[in-house]
Amino acid sequence: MPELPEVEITTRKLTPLLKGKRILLARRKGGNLGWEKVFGVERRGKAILIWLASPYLLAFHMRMSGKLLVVERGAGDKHIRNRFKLSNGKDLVFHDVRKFGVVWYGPAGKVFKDNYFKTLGPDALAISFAELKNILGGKGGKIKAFLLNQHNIAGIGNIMADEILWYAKIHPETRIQNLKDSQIKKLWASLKFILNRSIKLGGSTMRDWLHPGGEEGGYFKKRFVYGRGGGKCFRCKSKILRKKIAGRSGYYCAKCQKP
DNA sequence: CATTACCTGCAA
DNA sequence: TTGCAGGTAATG
Repeated sequence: MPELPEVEITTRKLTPLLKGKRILLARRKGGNLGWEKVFGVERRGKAILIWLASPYLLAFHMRMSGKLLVVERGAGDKHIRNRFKLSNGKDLVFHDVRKFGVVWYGPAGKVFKDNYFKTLGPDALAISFAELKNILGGKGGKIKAFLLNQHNIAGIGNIMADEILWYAKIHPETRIQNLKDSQIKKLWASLKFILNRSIKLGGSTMRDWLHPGGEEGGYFKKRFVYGRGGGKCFRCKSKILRKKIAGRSGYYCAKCQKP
């Protein structure tokens, strides 16, 4: 679930909820590591970093079904994998139905040795047109697969990839080497527009993702193409198609998005 | 390159 | 009962 917008929203909303407060770190098999002050919260790709008494780090990756919530002491259901007491009487919980999520804890240098961080490409929100063009250069394969690969650009997931490509009028199976300069320019502009639009609307709550305070995101109701197979394209009224591309469900308009 | 595995819940 | 879900690493 969480892609860049959802992780960005979690980070922004978690910052005032955690910064300056203390958090109780407990060992999985019992015994406390003690209370640590939170210095800040940061997003890196789709991971959330909670900076503790330097240089220690508590980090999370939501994968498909994870979310971080700040709840009343002891509140929650059986899908809570980790619970951290906060000095204001609340709990920070990592809720993860499908258990694919990743939790890291340790000195920052050690956490960042994980392959996920080592191979992460430049952030999608920060990438410049020149940088995007440069990374695309010399690559083969389908553009959607490129966008989903976190080693190329960090942050884009299956929903955002389809939304970006629809907005840029690029077919998801377009070979990278066939992209014209004008298309790369559109792709770059779309990438910024779609990600920022999703952040503004509070991210995508497709099934169960929520803001740390429990609010739903508003993007999914206002999406352009993802999950709208069989429906009409908002631009040209043609049918939205669904096809497995790069191993994932892909949605696109065959008329607006020519290969 | 494509496919599988990880895991649970829900809708068709 | 089957298929599918926001992701990624591992495997052919």
